[in-house]
Amino acid sequence: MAAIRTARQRAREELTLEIKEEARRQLAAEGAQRLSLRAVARELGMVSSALYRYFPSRDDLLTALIIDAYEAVGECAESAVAAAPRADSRARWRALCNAVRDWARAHPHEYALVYGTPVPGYQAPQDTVEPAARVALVLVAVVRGAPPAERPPGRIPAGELAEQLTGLASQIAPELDAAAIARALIAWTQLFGMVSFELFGHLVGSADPSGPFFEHAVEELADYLGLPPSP
Amino acid sequence: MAAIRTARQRAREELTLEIKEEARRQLAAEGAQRLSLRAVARELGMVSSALYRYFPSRDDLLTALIIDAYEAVGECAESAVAAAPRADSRARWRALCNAVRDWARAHPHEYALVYGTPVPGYQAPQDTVEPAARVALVLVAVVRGAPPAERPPGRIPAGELAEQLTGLASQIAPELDAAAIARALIAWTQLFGMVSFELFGHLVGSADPSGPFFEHAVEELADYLGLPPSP
DNA sequence: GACTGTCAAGAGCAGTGCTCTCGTTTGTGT
DNA sequence: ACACAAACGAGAGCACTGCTCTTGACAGTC
Repeated sequence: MAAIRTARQRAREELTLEIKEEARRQLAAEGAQRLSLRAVARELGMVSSALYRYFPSRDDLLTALIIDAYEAVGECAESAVAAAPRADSRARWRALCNAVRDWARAHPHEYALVYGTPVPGYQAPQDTVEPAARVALVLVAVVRGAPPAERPPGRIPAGELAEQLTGLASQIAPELDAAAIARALIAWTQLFGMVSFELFGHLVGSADPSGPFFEHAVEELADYLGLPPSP
Repeated sequence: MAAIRTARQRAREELTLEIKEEARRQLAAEGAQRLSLRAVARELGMVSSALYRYFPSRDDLLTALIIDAYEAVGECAESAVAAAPRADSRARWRALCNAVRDWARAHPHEYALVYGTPVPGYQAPQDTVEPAARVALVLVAVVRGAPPAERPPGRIPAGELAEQLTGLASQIAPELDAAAIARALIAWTQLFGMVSFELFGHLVGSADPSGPFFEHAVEELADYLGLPPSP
């Protein structure tokens, strides 16, 4: 029965999309803080109460936008990596980092919505964890695609951390050891740490403009990840 | 005339402090989003319009809280580093990292206010840049206090980045070269990237709990900074 | 053709940031 | 000692918010 869509269902789906579209427009223009249900309704020629047929609350609308943003940055990263030469892990890593940074700079409010202060209550709904993992999985894929370094850099995780990371590896990348996973996590947090600092203005006055510093750090991280130099 | 304080001035200063205190209480309890001028006034037995004699707008109150938060985490980092053995750079670095992380975990909403999505307009007022630099200066102090590594790790910044960083070095740490400044910047963004990811829930399901991963990363960063092993 | 569930609309509630006005208090210069 | 000006708290009020409830109209189904 999922195949046939009555006129009602079609109208509902279209309106849901339109609401998200207009909300995203306001989000991009003014930020999540100033996103107003009433303004969205007004712009769509509706009345505010009508929106509640489609999103039970403002937070649910924001959650929908969060999911879309995760998907957008994830897809952006995926296609950027896919466009890079398959054999050149370092180029793939560069492509990933630049994709994330460029997307963030192009959609600062959406980035802030996702990687900034969590806005609803204090914990993310379950629906967001899968799309949220997308970029991280791209990063893991890049690491997996690299030839194993003869002498892996860095320390070997031990104790509780080693257990955590081997457990994590068994889920997402069985052939990687705990040390590789740890390096990937460090690269991941470093990447988003830099992008967040740049977008949120913490690099003003130090690494400003941030492009050269970002490039340098990306290369350092590639070294740290054991990615071979580009041919 | 600055020495004598009339009763009026004293009352004003005290009330300003009380307002900030109550606002910080609400901030800690509910987050910046839900901080309400009216609620603060209500709790203080005032009327909302009276608050505007002390803070011209809600954003100005938040800015005051932001400055206080920067000072708090900065002082926390300073005293932690000061308490570590002077000759052990690695221990000082560990102390700094743990101080930042512990403070963030103890004051999540204040941390989010400062290192999360910027809330007012889009740019930080000028008054916040000096207190904001405090933690970074502690980090630089730790790096300066370390004996120079015989073979400094990492790449040498070149081009525009080298210019930026030597300029920056001449302002805050003349004896450091561009490579050392670059490493410090990377460590800085990495530190706050990890803390932000932990606090904002991005490590749930990967490095969770985050303590062991954080410790490991701190040690890796110490290696990267060229800090000698603890005696 | 009657019935049921969905829909947009409108009124309304409690709350917000902020402005303006109104007496009152407080400090200061004459 | 008096008068003037600045600062103050209180209150009313504006425009706005998220959200709820009710009402009447329409579409899809039996």
